[in-house]
Amino acid sequence: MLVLPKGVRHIPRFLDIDEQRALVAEIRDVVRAAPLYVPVMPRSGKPMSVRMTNCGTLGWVTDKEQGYRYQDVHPVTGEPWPAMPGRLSRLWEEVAGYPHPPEACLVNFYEPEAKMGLHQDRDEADFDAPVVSISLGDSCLFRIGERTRGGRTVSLRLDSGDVVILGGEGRLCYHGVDRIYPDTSPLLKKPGRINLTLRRVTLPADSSA
DNA sequence: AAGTGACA
DNA sequence: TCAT
Repeated sequence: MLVLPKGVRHIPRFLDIDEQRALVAEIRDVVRAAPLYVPVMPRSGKPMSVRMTNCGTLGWVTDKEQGYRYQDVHPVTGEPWPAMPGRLSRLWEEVAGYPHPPEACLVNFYEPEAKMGLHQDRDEADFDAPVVSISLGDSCLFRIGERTRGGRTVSLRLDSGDVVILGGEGRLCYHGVDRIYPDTSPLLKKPGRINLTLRRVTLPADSSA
């Protein structure tokens, strides 16, 4: 029996095939305006194996000099990020349980060989808002742990249309992608997987609850 | 530091 | 798993 950490919710096939296709079309528009680029690790400058872009008012970026951060422009083009598609804002409203809109949607494209090491999403000012993750295309082996490194981890397969929510006690759980299962979905024209993560970055102006 | 390699 |  697979037990997820508290605060971590996996909703298999939350999006039906038509919704997935519509989302992919919107992401293609995003990528046309804000091209995928290869992010590199702070200090070492080592490249990550995924390619990234963002939409929304802010985007998560990393480079050798300044490291992990959010900024309002694409690091290569210098242009503002494309707007958050309404479909993603609505999805957030449905599942986030948080009364303010997402500010960033990080778009990660995994080629079949790509991986993502275990990490926390901790570059946001607001940890009360969840992180909402959407899988599109090829399936992957996702691994999630506790809020400290070296704790127990559990692995689960994520398929196209699945949604994972890291909220509450699960908000800062370590997580990563160990492998992509090639040719497991016909959704994308190219082999691979798209992951979208919706985040609230800044504290809302009226967060004095 | 979301990568990687040394080490047990 | 740890150091980085």
